Amino acid sequence: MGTDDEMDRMHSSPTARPRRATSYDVARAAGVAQSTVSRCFKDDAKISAKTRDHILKIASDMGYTGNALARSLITQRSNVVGVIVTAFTIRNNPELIYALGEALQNAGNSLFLMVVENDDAIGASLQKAMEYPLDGLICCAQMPEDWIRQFANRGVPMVFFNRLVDSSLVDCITLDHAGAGRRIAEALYRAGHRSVVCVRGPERAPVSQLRVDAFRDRMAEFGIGSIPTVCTDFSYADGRRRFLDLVGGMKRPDAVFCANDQLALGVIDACRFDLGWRIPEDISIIGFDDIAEAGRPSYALTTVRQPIVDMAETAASLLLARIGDPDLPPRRIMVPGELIERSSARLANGSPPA
Amino acid sequence: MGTDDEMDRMHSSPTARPRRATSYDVARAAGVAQSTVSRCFKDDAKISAKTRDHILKIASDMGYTGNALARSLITQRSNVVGVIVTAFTIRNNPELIYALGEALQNAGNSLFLMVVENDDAIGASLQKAMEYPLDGLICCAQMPEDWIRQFANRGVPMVFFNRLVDSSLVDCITLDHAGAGRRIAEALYRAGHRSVVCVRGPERAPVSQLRVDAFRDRMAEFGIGSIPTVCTDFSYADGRRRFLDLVGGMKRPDAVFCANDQLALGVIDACRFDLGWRIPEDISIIGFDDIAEAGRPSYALTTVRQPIVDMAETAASLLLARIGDPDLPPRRIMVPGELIERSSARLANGSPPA
DNA sequence: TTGTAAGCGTTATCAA
DNA sequence: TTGATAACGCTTACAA
Repeated sequence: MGTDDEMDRMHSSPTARPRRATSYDVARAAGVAQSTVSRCFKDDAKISAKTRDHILKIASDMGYTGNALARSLITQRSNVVGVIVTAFTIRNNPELIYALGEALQNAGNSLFLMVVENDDAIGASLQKAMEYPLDGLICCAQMPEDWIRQFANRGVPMVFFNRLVDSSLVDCITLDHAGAGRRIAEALYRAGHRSVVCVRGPERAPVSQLRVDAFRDRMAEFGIGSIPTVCTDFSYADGRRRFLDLVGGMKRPDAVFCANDQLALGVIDACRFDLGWRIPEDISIIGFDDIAEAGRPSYALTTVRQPIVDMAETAASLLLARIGDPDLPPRRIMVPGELIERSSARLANGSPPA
Repeated sequence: MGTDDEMDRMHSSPTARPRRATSYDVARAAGVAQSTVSRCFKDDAKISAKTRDHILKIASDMGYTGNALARSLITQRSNVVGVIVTAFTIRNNPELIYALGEALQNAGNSLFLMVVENDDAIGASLQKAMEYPLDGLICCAQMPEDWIRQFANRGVPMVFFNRLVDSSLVDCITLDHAGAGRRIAEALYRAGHRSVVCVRGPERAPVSQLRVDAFRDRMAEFGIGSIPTVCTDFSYADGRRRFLDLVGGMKRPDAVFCANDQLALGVIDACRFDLGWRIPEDISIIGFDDIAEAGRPSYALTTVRQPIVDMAETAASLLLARIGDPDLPPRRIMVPGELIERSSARLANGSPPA
C-alpha cells in the first residue's frame, strides 16, 4: 500500500489537483532511485530488462511523461526550431508552413512559430527567439545584421528562406527571383512587347524588389527605360485597384509584369471585368509563384513556378545538418524559377499588339 | 579587471565559443549576487535604481537574455500555447494560423505549432504536447476522449476549434456547420431545386460530415431522399474530377452542394470547361467557407461565410481566460454561418430549371 | 535593499 | 546494474 498521495495519483480521482507526475514520483512508487527511472527512457541505457519493465509499467499507470523543459535545460538541446514568417508568406504560401512542420517533426523537432506583420516588424519575435533556447531558426524575413551576429554568437544556427543575407554566419535558400525577373523581361521583349508596366508588392518587400527591379533593369538594357510601376500590398484587390489607377491615365500597355500571382489575378480581372481588354490578345499578363489558382482554366496564368515545398524541405535539412555539425561551411542555395507558359501572355516571337 | 573568461565574453571575440551568458555571469561581472540580477528583470522588484542601472548596463554589454526554459521550470508556466492543425486547415484557412499567432503573441504567449495530416494522425503530436509543459492547447482536430482526460488531469486547458467535443473538460468554438447545411437545403428547395447532388470532403473529415449530413437530412425532410454524393480530398482538382464522374452517369442535376469552396470552384470549372453547363441557369452551385476566391467575379460563388479570423481571436481569448482561471465553467460557442448570395445559384423563389 | 539557499525535473558522472 | 549527487539557469522565500 502506498501513501494517500500515491493513491490519489494512481486512481486519478476526478478532483485530482493538476500536478504532473515526475520521475521522482515514479521512482518512489517503484522503489528505485530517480536516476534509474530516467535511464528507462533512454535507448542505450544499461538497465536490466526486469526493472525496466517494472518501472515502465508503473510509469504508464501514473501517466508519467518526461518533462521536455527539464531535459532541455540539462542537455542544452531543446529540439525546438523557430520559424519566423510574415503575414504575406503565410497567406500566400500556406504550404510552406505545412512542409516545414512536417520536415521538422519527422526529424524529431518541434516548431516554434513566430508570425510577423512584415519584414520590418520582426523585433519582438527575435527577442522571444533569443530568450527561448532554440536549436535553430528558419527565418522567412529580413533580419538586421546585429541580430544575426547575436544568434551566431550564441551558436544558434539559422537558415534564411527567400532572403539572401550577406553573412557567412548563416545558410540561405532562395529562389532566383532576379534571374526569373530578367527571364520574363527577355521573353516579353522578344515577343514584341514594348510598352510594359509593373505591379509591385509593398515598397520594402524584398522578393518584390528583387523580381521587379531585375525585370526593369533588363528592360532598360533593351532600351525600354520608362516602365510605369505601382506599389501594392501584394493582394488581389489592391492589384486590381492600383492597376486600374495606373492605366487610367495612359494608353493601353502591351504587357504587365506582376510581383506575384495574386496581383496578376487581380490585374486579369481588372482587364476582363473593368476594362474589357482581351487576354492575351490586347494585353499580356505575367505573374510569379505559380499558386494553385494560376493553373485553373479561368485564369491560365503564365507565371514563374516557385517550388515552395521542395524549398521548405531543403531549408529544413540545411538547418538540421548544421545543428548536427555547426562547423559546416556556409551554404547558399539559389533555386532557379521555372517559367510556366500558359495563356495569359503572348510569348512566342511576333509583332507587338495593335 | 575580470578574468580571461569574462574578457572573452565581453569583447565577444569572433571565435567565442557559443555559450550564452547566464544571470550568474552577469552577477559576477557586476559584483552582485545572482538573485539581484534576476530581480532586475522583474517589474515589482525591490531594487535600488542605481544597482539596477549598473546591472542592466553590464547585462546588455554581455548580451544577456533570460533563459525561458529555466524560468518556466521554476515558475511552472511556459507561456507557450500549442496549436494543432490539419493539413487541410492550414491550406484552406491560412488566416487562422496568422490570427492565432497574433492573438497569442499579443498576450505574451508563444505558439508551438503541430501539423498533422488529418484528424486521425494526431497521436504523435499529442505525445509531444504532453511532454512539453504547454500552458494550453488549441486543437483544430478531433481528439480521442482519453487524451482529453489526460490533458485535463494535468491541468492543461484546451479549446477545440471547429470540433465540437462532448466533454465538460474543455471549451469549444465552432461554426454552426449543421445549421448552415440545413439553411442551404431550405434555400435550394424553396427555389425549386429538386434534383441535387453533394460533393463532400474526406469520408472522416468532421466538418464535411456535419455540413453535408445536415443538408441531406433536411432535404430528406422535404421528401428528397436520394441525393447522389461523392467523397473527395477537399481539393479543387478532386472536386472537379469526382463531380464529373458522378454526373457522368446521370441526368443533369438542378443543384450541387459542396462541402467547401475549393470543391465548389472545381465543380464550377467542371461545368464551364468540361460540361458546357451554364451557371446558374443550368445548375446552381453552393460552397462553404467564403474563401477569397469565392468573391471574385470569375466565380461569384454563393457560399456560407465562416468568420475565421474572429473565431481565431475568440479561441485565443477563451484559452487565455481559462489559463487565467481554470475554474471557469466550460463554454461552447457556436458561431452562425452567414449565407452569402452571389450568382452561382438561383435562390429566389421560382420554378425548377428546365 | 541585498545576499543566501532551496528548489523546478531532468541528465550525467561517479562510486558502490 | 544501480544509487547518490552534482549540474542546468532561473525564481523566490528568508536572512542579513
